[in-house]
Amino acid sequence: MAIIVDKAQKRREIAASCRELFVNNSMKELTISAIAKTANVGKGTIYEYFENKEDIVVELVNILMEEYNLAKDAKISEHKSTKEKIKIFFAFFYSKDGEQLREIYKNFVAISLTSPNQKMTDFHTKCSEDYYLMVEALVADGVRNGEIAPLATRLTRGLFALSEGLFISSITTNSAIDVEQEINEYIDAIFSLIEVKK
Amino acid sequence: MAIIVDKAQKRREIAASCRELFVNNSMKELTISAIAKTANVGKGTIYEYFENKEDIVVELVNILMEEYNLAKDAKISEHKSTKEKIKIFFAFFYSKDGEQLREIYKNFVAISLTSPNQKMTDFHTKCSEDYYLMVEALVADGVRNGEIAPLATRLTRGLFALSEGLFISSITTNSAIDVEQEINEYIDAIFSLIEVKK
Amino acid sequence: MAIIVDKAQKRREIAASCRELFVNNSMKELTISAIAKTANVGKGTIYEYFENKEDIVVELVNILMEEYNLAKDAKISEHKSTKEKIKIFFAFFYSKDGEQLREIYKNFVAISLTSPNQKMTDFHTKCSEDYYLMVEALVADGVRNGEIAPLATRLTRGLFALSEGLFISSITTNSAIDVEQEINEYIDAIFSLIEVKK
Amino acid sequence: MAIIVDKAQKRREIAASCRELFVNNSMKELTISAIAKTANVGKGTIYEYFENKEDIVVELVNILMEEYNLAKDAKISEHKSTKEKIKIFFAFFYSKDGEQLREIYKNFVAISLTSPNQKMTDFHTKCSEDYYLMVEALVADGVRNGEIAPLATRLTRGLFALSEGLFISSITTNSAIDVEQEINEYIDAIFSLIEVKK
DNA sequence: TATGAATGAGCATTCATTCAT
DNA sequence: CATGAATGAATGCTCATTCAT
Repeated sequence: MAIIVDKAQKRREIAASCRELFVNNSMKELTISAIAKTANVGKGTIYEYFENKEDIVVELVNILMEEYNLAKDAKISEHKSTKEKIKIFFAFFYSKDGEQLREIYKNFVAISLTSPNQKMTDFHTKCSEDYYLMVEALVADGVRNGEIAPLATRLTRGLFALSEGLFISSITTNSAIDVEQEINEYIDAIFSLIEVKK
Repeated sequence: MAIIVDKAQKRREIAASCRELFVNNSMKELTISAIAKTANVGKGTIYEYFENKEDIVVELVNILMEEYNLAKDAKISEHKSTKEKIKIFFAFFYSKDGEQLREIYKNFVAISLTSPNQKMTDFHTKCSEDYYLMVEALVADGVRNGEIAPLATRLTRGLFALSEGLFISSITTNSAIDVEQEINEYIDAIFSLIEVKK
Repeated sequence: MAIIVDKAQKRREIAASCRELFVNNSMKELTISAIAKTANVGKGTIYEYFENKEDIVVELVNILMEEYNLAKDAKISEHKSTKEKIKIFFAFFYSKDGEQLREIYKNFVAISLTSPNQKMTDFHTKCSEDYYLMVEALVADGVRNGEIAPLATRLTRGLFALSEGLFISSITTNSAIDVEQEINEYIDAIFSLIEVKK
Repeated sequence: MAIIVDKAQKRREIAASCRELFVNNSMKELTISAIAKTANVGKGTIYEYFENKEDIVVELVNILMEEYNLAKDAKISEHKSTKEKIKIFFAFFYSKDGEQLREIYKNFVAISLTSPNQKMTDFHTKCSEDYYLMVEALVADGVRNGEIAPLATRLTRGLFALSEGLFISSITTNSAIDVEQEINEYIDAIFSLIEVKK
């Protein structure tokens, strides 16, 4: 009998081995040949585990996001106040720990805009929703703890979109905005409005 | 001098004649051949007036943005309250009048992410800044009129980024968000905080 | 010995299980993977029983031809006159019963023209000869019975080639010839010349 | 102003320059690179004049057929009797003069069977019809001249199909049939039946 | 005997760009 | 100024076949 490999596992391995490659290069600089070489497999093998070049990014985003979330959650749990937690939630993306994910995410958005396909869009939607739920939970906690006014829940979606907008801005323009600081200031401003004064 | 004016004029004409083409197709689907044919000029002529395909988008964004701003400003001036003005400022993009600009902007961001070049980034930066100044002026007016609290100025940048974020979200995910409504709700929420109660 | 029988048997089984697949698809559309899946064996197993993709067609033509000949002979034996028998001999190919064989034969000829190899050519020759002998026998019977003039034997080869020609024509051109009718008419014409008037 | 080339003329030239190449190689042995090199043009240029590899064969069949018909008609006009003319009509294909056309026609049929597309089928139909009309005219002449019986017209189509059938047979089997002789014998046999005895 | 994971040669086609006229 | 004929680099992807288990 032939060997039966864990498809999902190998898929993950191949993607992981190309991590640096994808983080440092734009999609169109990367050839399948280079990818296969980096992953130490044949070109054909790539297509046994991925539908196409774009599909590798999906796996890679998964991997990086998982790592990122672990690091982010760890950092968040170091803090007590909702305000701090929210600040970290958004600003962590711009820290050293968010670097690789940020680069990949850039490719990710580019693909979504250039060759929108169902699978990609669905995956993107899923990521967004998961992410949104996390902010929502943070805000809800803050309200429950009496730290912030109930009205804040109505600002959650905006906070979330804002984060994406700042990211896009930061990579498409050369305005020297310090995104991290920008976020902090914005949250301070918002909190000065929604914070329950004790 | 006359020749230079003609150059600019012809550049504008060529871009304008391809408006539908660019609005309805992704950059990837458009060939120089098709563009030249639509513009009724030779392929070589395109290169007399544009550096490359991307450059045509720059001209086109200019044209569409000019039109868009005229329409938007007209609409804004129909309203009195700062809140309404701001609402229109952001929501107008999702109206019928913003449709073409929206489509082009998508290509625009895609190019910025895929093949970032100085000219493009500079142009993008310029657009963003102009746009930001407009919101800022609206907010400043509101503060001056005593409609909104001074603190609001600290929320301007966020409002602005939020708009871009919602746009990117709306085109990369399939969540059925009604961006226009989302914006209105967010502004209502913010205003309930910053509005000066009379 | 037993093993050899098994080999032949399994070869037959694999080919037979792919009957629909080969009948409904052109050689070019069929992958070994798809074939193996349909046959419910591993890809490697295919190569245990067949030299290559083309070889499967050989087995399949064998199977279909066997069936076809049984049906054809049954039909022929329903008739008495040589003329009728010959008509059926050629026209039966275009009946419902000849459908699958016709489709496969198309692939068969295509392979013979595209990648002529000895085995294929030999097999094709064998098929043709067997077939030719059948017409010859029919004609000889007719002569012996005094139904047709001895000269008719000189037309046998032509009748035979004609049939192949009509088939090729019918599949490579879009002339709406009704091959069956064409054959019948031709045989009628020939018979009006060679038939022994009683 | 740029040069305007005669597209049809250049198309013809490119195809003509690859004549040997296509005659001596099967479609799948030929790469576009090799074709372009032989034609002394760039690979891209091929696609300015041809839709695809198969399309070159169409042009080539046209060229070879034109030449062939000229030679054939010349040969036919050397003879007086209808019988001789018809013999030449069919047998000439197997003479030295028909050699190249025969080789190309093999590719042609192969393409028609392997990747049937409208353009190819239409072209094939057109060729067949033209050819059929020629035989028909020969037969009609013979009848008009009182050389052959009117009934012969009912054998025309058969004669025609027979020719194609013999060709296919001759290239797909290794039976040592001398097609030329076969045709001559068949026509002799037929004529002994339809010839008007004087 | 059976398998299916791994492979990599091989190729048509596209299209931005150039430049002779 | 304008053009469009010519170009060829560049690349994703397929799939028959092999062979370790």
